[in-house]
Amino acid sequence: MPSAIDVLLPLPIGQLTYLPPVAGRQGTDADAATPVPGQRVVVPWQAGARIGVVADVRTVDAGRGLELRHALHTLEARPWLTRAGLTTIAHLARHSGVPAGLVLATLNPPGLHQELDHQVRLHPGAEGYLSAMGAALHDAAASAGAGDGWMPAALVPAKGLEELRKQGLVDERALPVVATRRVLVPVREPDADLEGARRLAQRIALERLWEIAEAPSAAALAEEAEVGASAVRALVTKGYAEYVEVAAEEPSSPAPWPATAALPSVGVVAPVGDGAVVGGTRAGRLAALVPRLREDLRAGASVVVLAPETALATEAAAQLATALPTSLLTGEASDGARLRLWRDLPSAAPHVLVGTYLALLAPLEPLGRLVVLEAASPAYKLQAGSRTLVSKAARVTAKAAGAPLTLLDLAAGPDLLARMPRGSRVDLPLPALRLHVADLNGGGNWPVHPDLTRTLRQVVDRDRQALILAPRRGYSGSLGCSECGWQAPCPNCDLTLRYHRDEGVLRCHQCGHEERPPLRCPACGGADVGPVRGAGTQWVADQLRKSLGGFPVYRYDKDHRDDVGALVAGAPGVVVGTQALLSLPPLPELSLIGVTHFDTHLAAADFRAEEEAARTLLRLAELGGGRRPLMVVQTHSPEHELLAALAAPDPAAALEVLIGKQLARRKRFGYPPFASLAKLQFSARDRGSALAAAQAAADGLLTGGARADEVLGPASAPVKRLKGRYLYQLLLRAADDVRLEELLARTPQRYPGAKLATDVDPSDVGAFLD
DNA sequence: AACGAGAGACAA
DNA sequence: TGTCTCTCGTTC
Repeated sequence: MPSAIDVLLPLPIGQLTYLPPVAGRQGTDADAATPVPGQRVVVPWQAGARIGVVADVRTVDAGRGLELRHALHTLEARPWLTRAGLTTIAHLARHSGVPAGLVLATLNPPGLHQELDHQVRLHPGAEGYLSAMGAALHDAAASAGAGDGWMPAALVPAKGLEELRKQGLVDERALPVVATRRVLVPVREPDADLEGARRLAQRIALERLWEIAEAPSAAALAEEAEVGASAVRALVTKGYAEYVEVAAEEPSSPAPWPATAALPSVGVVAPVGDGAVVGGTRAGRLAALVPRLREDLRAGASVVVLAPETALATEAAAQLATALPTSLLTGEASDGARLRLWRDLPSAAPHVLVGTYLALLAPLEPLGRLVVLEAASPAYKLQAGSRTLVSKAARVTAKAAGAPLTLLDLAAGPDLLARMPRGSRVDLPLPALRLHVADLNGGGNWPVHPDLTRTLRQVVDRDRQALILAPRRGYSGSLGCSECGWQAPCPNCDLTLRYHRDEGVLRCHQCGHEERPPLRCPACGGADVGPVRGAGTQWVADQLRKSLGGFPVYRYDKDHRDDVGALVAGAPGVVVGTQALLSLPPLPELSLIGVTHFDTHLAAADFRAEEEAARTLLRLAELGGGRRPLMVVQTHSPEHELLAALAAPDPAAALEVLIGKQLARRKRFGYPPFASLAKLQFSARDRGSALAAAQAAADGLLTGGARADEVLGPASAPVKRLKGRYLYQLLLRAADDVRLEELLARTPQRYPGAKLATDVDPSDVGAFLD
């Protein structure tokens, strides 16, 4: 029984089976021992080669062994992913109904997309068996000139390589291209030819070069030795020095920001086993974690701390670095830096790795703890690829690694309450909000209510800072006609175009389509075409610039990020932005927070909308640092129970009552955490195919054993058409994850003319359904 | 994701 | 009849 390896490639396919590498076929004495799970291997793939990860090592029967191809070689002796990492990938693939390779590609560990230098040669002794293609290759190799027969694989036609591989007549090697840099190195000692005053400069330069061993360039050496550039050039011409290519060291990953503020003392410590720290402030929760992490490190284990986004990871790393050895892994680091960090992790002394989802598979063993910051943050839901819910995936990884899981969050939300065992929760006091509700009913002064204007005037008078949250970027939600009600539609999507007045364009925020605003209404010819619907950041900022005199007004959203460094340093000003504001560091002089349209947050198309809205306000309040800024919330529903709870003297207690009610509703309607949901989204260029696919899937599931209440739909998606494709969806609602996996496993993946995208734990389910 | 095979669309 | 585009299925 030949042994074989199952390999995961970062592609949307399942694992593929290869035979282990054969010794001697790479023209090197590379280690030919059977690879171990987690190790990186290079495998033949289509006409080339790719880097993958060994998922499993097993035996196959002899017949199968004859059909399989050999992997080319392993890349390093140590595993690139841990057992816990491999288990996580396999679990997520099963649980999400997507191929394991897609999970790997989405979690994107470094080192799987390195460029390969793929070379081939005829296997020594194969000449006697050559077909026409082999003979052509033989001739090509001879004319390519390299004496050892190796030639770039790109010179061989794809068909030919395939044929030669089948016949076993070709040797291959494909190693990552090593980044090099050109340096000037000394070759000969100064000799009699460099004697004399005229050669003094050359002699000085050469002696200096011997001292420093290498110089990055001729100009750099000239400067270093304080001689002219021509003297250095002469050394090269005369053969005293020459340029050589040397391997360039990968850049090291960026150090976390230098932390200025020490963590506050909060007098509590995070639980030893699975548990949570809620309430207080971001820094306060981290402070409660530090003593626990210190113990984990002392016991010889490392810790992974996950953050929902880069800015929070960076901030947390900077704060933790004041107390513990800390490294940082986010998408901001270059490929080279991530590669070096990953390579160094297995041999690093116990430390804390802070990162975004990119850190989930980090090869740290033993893993002493997995920490999830802002555990209920919607940013943990990845929107592309395997659409993994990272906070949930962290549970899988922690379990697989045998490490306790610690959740940190600003309040105990429904999921945390339902999952964390009683007694494992540490509560920090939630500071009371200074909340003022500005009633938008009765109109007037849109989009900035007089109450907000008045308090902003005080900010200006006292040279303080204010922060205004608007529900969208751009100028307005739409451009429309006041006479007939027409609104500019997107030609590709079932949406209106957003109006960006400063660029003079209408733009679709989904597909990117742009057009010029019409001068007259295309429907009725009316001349009164202007901004309609919700005010965006541009509108609010324009309004404030008019009403606040010369007071600095900044904008901060995905389109337009003003440099707010001055505000972070404490200078007076107002910043208007979207949710992007939440990734700012605390502003030291923040005395006012405005929310222009709270109703938009409450009306989000998801059953978690209220919880999210509360979370947004609490996170905004945290941007005040130690201060308690006044919060002015503009809304059409000033009596909303959420606002009352947040304004209560003990907001934590009041919120817990609301969350308790939420949980009861979720239980009654069969929503998470009392059920597991998946959204099956069908898209097609024509409406009929999309609907037919959704209907076929629903029928298939129902006849295949799904209960009627487990399959909801088909229904048109909330946005009926996106990027030129019609969307229909099914919602699967199963009793638990295991049942959901069963249903997903029975769902056909192919439909004529339509594509299926599976989204487990979707984040936009809509309001409660019956 | 990336590739090749096959099906239709259009010009000559 | 060629060639260009699009859809579909496979990748070990």
